[in-house]
Amino acid sequence: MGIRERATPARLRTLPSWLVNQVAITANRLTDQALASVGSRRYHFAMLAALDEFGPSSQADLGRCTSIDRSDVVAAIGALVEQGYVRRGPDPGDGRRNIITITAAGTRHLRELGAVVAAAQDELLRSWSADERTTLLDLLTRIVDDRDAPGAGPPG
Amino acid sequence: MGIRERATPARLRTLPSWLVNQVAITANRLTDQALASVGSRRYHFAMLAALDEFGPSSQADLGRCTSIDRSDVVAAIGALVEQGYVRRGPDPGDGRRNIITITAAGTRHLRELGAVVAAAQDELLRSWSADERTTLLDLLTRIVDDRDAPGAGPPG
DNA sequence: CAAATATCAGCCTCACTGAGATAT
DNA sequence: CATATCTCAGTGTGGCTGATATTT
Repeated sequence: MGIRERATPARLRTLPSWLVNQVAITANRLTDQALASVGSRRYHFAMLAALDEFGPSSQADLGRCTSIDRSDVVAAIGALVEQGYVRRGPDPGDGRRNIITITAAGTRHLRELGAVVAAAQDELLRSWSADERTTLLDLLTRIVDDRDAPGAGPPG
Repeated sequence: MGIRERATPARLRTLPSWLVNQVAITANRLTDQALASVGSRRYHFAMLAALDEFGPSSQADLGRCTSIDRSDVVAAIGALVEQGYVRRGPDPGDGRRNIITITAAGTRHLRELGAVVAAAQDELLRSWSADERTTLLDLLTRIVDDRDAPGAGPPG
């Protein structure tokens, strides 16, 4: 009946893990749509961003710095190679490694991705002040940094 | 080489959607493990929490208030019925609806789930003060509330 | 030998879509 | 008729596991 819309149960509404997951769902939907509109994906954006910032890298390093699984790095780099956004070559100094290098087309593409992703952030945080955004980023960053900080393991 | 560990690219590190997603991954992992240790899942917890707070409900209402898809509600309720944590019966006043009711066993189970989920939150936010947790909850709640607020649609 | 890399094949769950049957 | 509910079948992808071959 016309009881408006039923609210979220308090047990969920006040649960950090539930809240952050709901926000992540919304944020991912926005960024996925934005990236899809220019034919890309989150993993691809992460790879290109890392290569642009750090220069040529092994796939293992790319996976570590983006928290993307080795197996998913293989697939993402494979797609980016096919699209001409990165090159994959052997590491002359270490036969186990591939060296991945971003191409000029890749750099251009990254700029495009950066723009649409930024627009998605603005949609997520519309009506937020710069200060508020900074506060949010700081808090989230702290959790992320805590993740692999000393004392992270279960205290036996 | 011993260059410690490579940092996260700045383009990701400062991106709200990336940060919130990383936090959600960690949070979900913690709560999923906690719930799995007592034979449950996030969707099941959400259903039981809603039924406990709001009383007998239709599946459609359960889906709406927990943001769980109608199709996933069917599966979750089906599992909970089999486990004896809820009952499913017809709505005498509306032949389209099922009325889902939590059982005594379900209420007991929910208490157990609440405890392990709370422990997972503490692990996620270990070393956070009550004030800091409140600030985080407030900010996240604001985004969640904004989601289906007036003006949410694309400003054509 | 142990450890690291790249690759492949596959799994599971979550979030979601589409369609159908039934009832209002 | 349009709308709402429940159900089923199926999709896609993200995150992850395990195994293998190769190299250090």
